[in-house]
Amino acid sequence: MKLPDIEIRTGAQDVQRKLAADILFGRLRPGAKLKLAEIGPLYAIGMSPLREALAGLAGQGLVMQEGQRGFRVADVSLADLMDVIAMRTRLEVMALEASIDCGDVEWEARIIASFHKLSRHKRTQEHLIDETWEDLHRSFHLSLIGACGSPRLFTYCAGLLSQFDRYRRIAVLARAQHAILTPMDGKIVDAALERDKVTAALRLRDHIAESGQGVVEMFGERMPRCA
Amino acid sequence: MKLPDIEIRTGAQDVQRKLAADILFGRLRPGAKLKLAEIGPLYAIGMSPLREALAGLAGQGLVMQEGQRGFRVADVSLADLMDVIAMRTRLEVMALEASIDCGDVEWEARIIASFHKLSRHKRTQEHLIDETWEDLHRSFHLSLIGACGSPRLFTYCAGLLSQFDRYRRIAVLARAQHAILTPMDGKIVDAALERDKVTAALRLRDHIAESGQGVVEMFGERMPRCA
DNA sequence: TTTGTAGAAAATATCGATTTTTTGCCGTTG
DNA sequence: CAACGGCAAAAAATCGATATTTTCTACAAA
Repeated sequence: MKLPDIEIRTGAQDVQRKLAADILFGRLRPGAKLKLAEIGPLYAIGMSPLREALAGLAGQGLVMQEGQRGFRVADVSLADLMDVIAMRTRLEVMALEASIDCGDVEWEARIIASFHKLSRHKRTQEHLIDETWEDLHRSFHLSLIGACGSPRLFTYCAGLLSQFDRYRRIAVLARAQHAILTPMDGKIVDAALERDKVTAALRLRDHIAESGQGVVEMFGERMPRCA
Repeated sequence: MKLPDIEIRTGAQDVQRKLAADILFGRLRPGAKLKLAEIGPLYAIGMSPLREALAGLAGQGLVMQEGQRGFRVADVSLADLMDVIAMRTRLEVMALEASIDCGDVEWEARIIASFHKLSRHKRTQEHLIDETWEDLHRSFHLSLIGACGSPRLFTYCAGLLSQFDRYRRIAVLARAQHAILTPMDGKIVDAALERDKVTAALRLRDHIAESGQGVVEMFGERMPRCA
């Protein structure tokens, strides 16, 4: 009898996840130097697995590695943010259209389920960032494109969403003020479930443009400065 | 006075490049186990930097890491190949169109230059894979999309091209027979330089479809088996 | 024959220490 | 005063050894 088969990870992989989360949630400042001797003890791990984790993140573009000068958190810039928004629009719309073409009832069910959970969640105003909401919101967006048929397209979209959300969180933390959310998600759901490709694409495009504009403005006003 | 500023790399980064090349050129069999104790001495490097290199490649998707079971060369499959071709078509055409919109004279010059070098190169029939031609061919394709305006789109295209070329080389090595090349590149250049977006897109699409079809057929016939 | 298990062997993952390189500082020089 | 070295401190990168986990094999039991 085989045991539950819980995914076994290595220490380096654990740390890699934690570091990725810390970067994506703005807990590590963009451009910050990642001194091995400092953060090693912080994450309770030795040099070798720590470097391994950082190399992995470098491969994903979340950290930069410079010659013999160690690692830094990936930089942010207005130009890069606009690139993220532009590519996210192109690819996420493409993936939504493909999903509307190919999606089955499972796809529909997952959209409805994740949208329901997102709708029912009460955002706490206590912290600037509500991690549960972040998860639900991400899951919802990914559910929309979950039937696009291309693993790569899905992965690209997931990565772009991560990066966009990183910018949003950084902007929110920098201004110490909640983002204005445009809850037009429901309209996208309706169009998607009705298989109205044109309308759904239009609404998703608008949604990304609108939220993108909000982050661009917040980001432009004040350059990020977070712990 | 500053010195030439030759990019300084770390040992792990060097090995990472070599490993990437060995994977992309089919010198490492897809799915092959990468035993640390074996390949460490092979690349003349210790455990820690070797693991670091492998973790970086895992981040890029060139190797897979399984729990506590080490690293393997990324697998290949017909489904994955088709995904590569589909996404390559979508994104490379998109990038070409954007380049035609935004490209300046520098862009034109680089296309002409790289196409010239590619045209003049005599393929050696000695080895199945002519590494110089591979480089020139890649440079040419990248030059076409070099003015697309989006660093990410360019990076995605470059990665997809790498993966497609990997499949082509693996198929060629498996059949021990040169690929049939469709030299329609010149027609794409003409259309691009004339800023004829529709024609250029059409021709690029055809070119990718045609070469893709060739690799699919070769790949389908015989599953890869290379050193 | 299949199943299960214990132990040995092999391979992976991690730690601690050493080596190498960069960085910061300070006096010197043109 | 700026530029240039050279020293010392700090940080990065690597090595070698150890600890941990998996894999393999043999053998016993159902």
